[in-house]
Parts: sequence; C-alpha cells; structure tokens
Amino acid sequence: MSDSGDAARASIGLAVSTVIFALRADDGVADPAGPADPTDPTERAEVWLPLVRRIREPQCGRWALPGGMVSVDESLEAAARRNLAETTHLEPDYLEQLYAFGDVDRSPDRRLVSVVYWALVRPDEAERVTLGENVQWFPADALPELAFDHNLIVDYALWRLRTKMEYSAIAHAFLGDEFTLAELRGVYEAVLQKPLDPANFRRQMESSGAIEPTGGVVTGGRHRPPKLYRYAGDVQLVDAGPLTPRIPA
Amino acid sequence: MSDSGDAARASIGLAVSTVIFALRADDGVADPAGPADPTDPTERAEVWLPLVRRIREPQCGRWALPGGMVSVDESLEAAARRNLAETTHLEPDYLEQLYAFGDVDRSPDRRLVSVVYWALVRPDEAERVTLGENVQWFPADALPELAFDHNLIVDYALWRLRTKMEYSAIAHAFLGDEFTLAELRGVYEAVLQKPLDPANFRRQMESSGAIEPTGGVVTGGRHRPPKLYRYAGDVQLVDAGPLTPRIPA
DNA sequence: ACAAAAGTGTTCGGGTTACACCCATGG
DNA sequence: CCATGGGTGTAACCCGAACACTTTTGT
Repeated sequence: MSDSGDAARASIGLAVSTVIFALRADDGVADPAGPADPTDPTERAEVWLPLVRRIREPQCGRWALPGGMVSVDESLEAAARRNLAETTHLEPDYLEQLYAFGDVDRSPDRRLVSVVYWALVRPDEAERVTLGENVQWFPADALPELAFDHNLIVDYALWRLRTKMEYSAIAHAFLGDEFTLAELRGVYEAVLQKPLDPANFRRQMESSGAIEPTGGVVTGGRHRPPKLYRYAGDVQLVDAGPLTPRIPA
Repeated sequence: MSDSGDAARASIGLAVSTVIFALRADDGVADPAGPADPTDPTERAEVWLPLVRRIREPQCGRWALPGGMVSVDESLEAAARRNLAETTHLEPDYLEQLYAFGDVDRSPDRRLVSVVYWALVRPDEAERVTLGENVQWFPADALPELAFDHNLIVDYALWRLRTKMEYSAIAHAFLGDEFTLAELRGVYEAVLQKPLDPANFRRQMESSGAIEPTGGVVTGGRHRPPKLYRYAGDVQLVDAGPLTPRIPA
C-alpha cells in the first residue's frame, strides 16, 4: 500500500470478469421434441454459464467470461456489475469476489490483472440474457477451449460453488422467494451432482433454521401438495468478503 | 478481460500488501507493570504480526501492512514476496492470496487497488525481521489504529486464519520439520484461543493421516519424553488458490 | 516417591445415514 | 384403487467431548 515507486509507472491494466452460474435443464438441442422446460430447476438440472465471444484481437472469436476494464471512479464490485449489465443484462443478487489473477503472461497483449467475481442467478433472471452470436449459454462441465486462462478460472469458480454449497446457504440464490423442499433439494443435487435423501434433507434444512414455511402449498401435482418455504432473513452466507458479518465467537 | 475502453486510460495504481502472522509468547513488554501471572493456566502463545511505519504522506507516521506497487514484469505473488523481502527480510513458506481491496475512497491520494496476501512464518523466520523505528511486531488482537483500511484487512485475515485452522492443515506452517504433539496443539490453541483436550487432539491428528512419527523423542523434560512427528507429504491445504490440486470427487 | 506431562481406554450424546412406512392427491 | 411424490419414524452408525487411568521421565 505504499505509494509511488518507479516500477509502477508502466501501467498495468486492471480488469474485472465474472463467472455467472445458473441452473438449466439439459434440454438437449439435438432433441428439439424434448419436453423439458429449461427454466424448471427441478428437472435434472445442470450448472450452466453464459459466455461472450471476443470480437477483437487477441483471441478473437474465442468464447470468454464477460468483463471489462475498471474505471477510476468505480469500485471493483461496481465495475463487475456494470460490465455484467452491459454485456448480459444481468443484475445478480449474489455476487462475490473469487480471486485476482495476475500472472505476467496470462494475456499475450499487454499486462493485465483481472479481479474475477462469481455470481448466482435465478432462472427468471437468466431468461433476460440477450442471446445471439455473441452471448450464449454453456454447460459448466463441458466447455470449449476459452480465451486466455478462463478455463482455469471457471474450474476454480465451480470448485468454490460446490465447496461452499456444502456449508453455506447459497442455494437460495438459485430460487425465487418461495420454493418447495424438492426444488431446494434439486438445486443441491444439480450442483453437487449426487442424489440426496429427501427425508434427511428435509430434517437438515428444518433444523438449520435457514428456512421457514410460508403456509402455502402447491396444488396440481399428481400427489400430495408440497408445502412452500422461504428463507429466514438471518441466513449466514459465510465469507462473502471482508464486510460480511462474522459469526460471533 | 476485454481490452481498451476509454475509462481505463486514467491509470489505477496496483499494489500488493501482506498480513504476516507468527506465534509469539506474550512477554508483556508492552505491559511492564503487570506481566501476566506465570501461574495463570490460560497463558499461551498469541498471534503477532509485523507492521511498518509509513514515512511519507498520506498517513505518514501510521503503522501499515508491508507492501508496495506491482511491477509490470512480476506476478502478484512475486510482487508480494519481493516487497516482503525488501521491507521485513521474510521469505515465508506459506503465502496465499486473501482478497483484492478496491473501494474508490480507500486511499485519500490516488486510486489504488491492493491485492492482499497473508503469510504464516515460523518463529526462527520471524527472528530475522529487522526491528527498529520502522518495523515492529504487534499482537493481532490489540492493534493500534492503522493506515487506510488496514484494520479491516487484518481482521479479515485473522478470521480466515482461524476459520481455515479448523478444517485445513496450515498449522505446520508455524512449526519446523519436526515437532511434538504438544507443540502442534499449542499452535491450535494459540490461534483458536481456546484449550484443546490433549487426548482427543492426539487421536484426531493421528487418524487424519496428516502427520507421522519420525521415531525420535525429546529428552530433557521433567516428564515422559514425547515422540517427534513430521507432516506427511500429501497434506491437503485446501483452497490455496486456483492452482491447488482439488480433492477428487 | 513425587510431580508433571505423555499417552491410552471408555463412556456418553448429538448428528448423520439408511430405509421402512404412512399421508394426500390426481387419475 | 393405484401410482406418485410429500412427509414421518426409527434404528444403526460415526465421531467428537469428557474424563478416568496408566506410562515414563527428572528431581
């Protein structure tokens, strides 16, 4: 944090990028008759993310994480949100810093340091992403070769998502205000890629105090109507940065 | 990660800082009138860190984290190591990125983004720190008012240290190659600030597979000679950055 | 022999896992 | 009445906390 220093005069570019995760059913483009609703998170959902195609050198044509340079008058998170809105029209509820990537040779052009964020968005938010030649969704586990070190970055973000899902309450960022336990369990199963026991899952969630019943139910299914839940306000997200309130000792 | 952009031309300063942790006995130098009661069973080692005094504006005279600007030809971690060596002569074994701090108003001077690292050093390494008017050790839990947002940064680093101590194997970074279980337990007790049951601690460590006996013992104490241990090579540090090998699914 | 710390054994209780079983609804 | 998922009950198991107890040294 000391100022000046000769070496600093040659400027280092400062950029932000964001790994955006959403849950989508594997609708299978090769199977257009497929009945699956891509917005239904309960139907064997998977983790997807939107990428943008680079339209200039270097790495022109390659898919890359959305991002851009940081302005002098905006914070890192503000820069991430601005770039997200500009490139994908997304305004995620959950946005957390992931890591600062700063290897000397990570960009073949000029020296660039990228502070990378990761975001979680709900299906209805994901709908708003303007698709086209330049923006498209990809399944997180089967990405093409991306620009720069972005494959490494996505892998790291995926690891963080899965690790954090096990001890934190971030799953609700994929859901709306009200949800059934089956939907919540579907989020966990999609991210962790393994089936969970419905009975034990219910008890763990209820005893954690993270959720509370709204009183409503969902009718229309060919079975007993499930209760609706909402997240309790005092949910601890744990380590969403230095400003997160800590659990008292 | 896109290039150019008008807003980027006004340069943003990129700095690195490091929070260095070491364990020291509270010798009570700062409190000569009442050095802790030697019979007090709660007395144990504490977490200390070295700070440097700023010798120019802004915030001249205030204590601050060691750090400096990043050169165009060095990675972020290399910049952290270089600044550490220059200001404190430390070359820590354990060095991990903590967070990138980039609020617009965090430095009253010009716009500065700091990528902060945290390091753990052994007592023999800590000895090498050149003390004087400009460098001094402070107990982590009783810091003076530091420059800029460095109090916030240290608090966050402390939280990370204590959180990670509970699920990772970073404690060995405070110790030499060989150590007794009492010494290892002392590290945990100092960082977590609570006594641990020696019997259960032994079993947890032995069953974890993180340590293995060297065969040697320590003679000279007025008691049964304790066995010496070393860390097994395959210790998982967990989330020391994107390049850390992940636990297989 | 005694003190002190190393090291072992055992019990207890809370939490997780596995799975049997009942409930409510649409067809 | 049956199929389907929602929801409850329960026994087995695992693991950490607590603590009594034995071992081995120096004085």
